[in-house]
Amino acid sequence: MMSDSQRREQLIDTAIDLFAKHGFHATGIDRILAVSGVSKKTLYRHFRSKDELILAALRKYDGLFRNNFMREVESRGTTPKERLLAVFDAARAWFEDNSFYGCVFINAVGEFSAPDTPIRHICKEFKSLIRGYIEQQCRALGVADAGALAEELSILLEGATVTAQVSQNRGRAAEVAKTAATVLIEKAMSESGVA
Amino acid sequence: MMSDSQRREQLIDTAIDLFAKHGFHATGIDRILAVSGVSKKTLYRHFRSKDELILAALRKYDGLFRNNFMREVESRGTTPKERLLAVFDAARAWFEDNSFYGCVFINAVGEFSAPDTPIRHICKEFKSLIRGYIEQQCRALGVADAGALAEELSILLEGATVTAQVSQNRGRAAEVAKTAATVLIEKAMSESGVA
DNA sequence: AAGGAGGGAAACAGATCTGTCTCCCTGGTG
DNA sequence: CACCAGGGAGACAGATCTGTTTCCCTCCTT
Repeated sequence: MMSDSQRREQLIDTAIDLFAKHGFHATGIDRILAVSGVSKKTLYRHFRSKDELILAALRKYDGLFRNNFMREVESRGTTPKERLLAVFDAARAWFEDNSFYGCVFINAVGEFSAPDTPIRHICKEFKSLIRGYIEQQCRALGVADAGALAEELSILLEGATVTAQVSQNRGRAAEVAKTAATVLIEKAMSESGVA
Repeated sequence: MMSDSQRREQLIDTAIDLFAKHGFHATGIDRILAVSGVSKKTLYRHFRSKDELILAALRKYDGLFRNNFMREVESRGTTPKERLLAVFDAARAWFEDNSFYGCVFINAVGEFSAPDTPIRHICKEFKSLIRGYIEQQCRALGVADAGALAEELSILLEGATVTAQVSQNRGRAAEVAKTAATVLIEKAMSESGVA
């Protein structure tokens, strides 16, 4: 038997999957219900509206993705420099997964253009937290302006994500971004007198 | 009085504007008609379906944008290196325009996930043509691997575009990407023995 | 075993979407 | 001036969307 909270999670998991695959407006409530096997009544007991389900799905995905991404990065490298480069190896693994349909937050911003809405806020925060994680590694690296390097590497990561999604040559996008990242990291290190 | 072809252009212009602003699925035919002042009958005389209007709009925008972008770049710099950096100045001007709602092709890919469709093909081609233009400047620069540098710079441009859209700190995204581009360009030049 | 709470299936309401068709008016032509 | 082609306005059909409500079955408790 399924408990109420299990049904809730099932809804959210199904929703984020379909939203990522087909988009937000194109994914109807009925489809989420059919795939998740949850009834409409239960959905509207847990969420006031489709928008609230979208919010809950983005929030859960935010936590899961960042957690998993950081674990992937840290399992692939131990020193700060290794980890900064491992960001792009982890990205590559993400891009090459069958369930990759681009960054769901970027896609969300494309569909919900009104600024200062909760959805936009979550997307912005997600990007900000990823950048914060990269900045943390940059600080550990000991470069003079960790914030600036982190911004550059974040932009490379975003660019690789979009390029992987659009061009369909996914491994290549990650590879190129990693090469560029190497140059930027080493430049910052040599300028800061870091080994 | 409006001629038939003028009405067609009016439709396409209105459509791409609304699609960019609100997304594709969220923009109804009726809204495009109300804003453009064209009748439904005329729309369906020119286009078999909404999808065909989307295609026509993306195609026209593709041509207009690239043409305008190249003109902007070339008016801001004369040497190849200046022009490669001017790419990010032109991008900044684009980001800071009021009608900037992210790259409409990136947004389109987010809403139309099925691969090998005409819409996806146009998006892919747009990105490929932009990269081709950058590669052309890289070749003029005389670096050894113009293709590789162009790929790196394209990814920076994509990343800046997405970051400008999501973070809302638009000038900054272009600035950071330009800084990173400078490093990558100079590294490629010094490695190739170019002045 | 009886009763009651709760969730699934699905009908339903009302809005909105795409695409077609009809009616009417206007503007150009003989 | 008479006529007619063509486009605008919008009714209409049929599908689909969100969100509510009803009905019934199942399972848990006493």
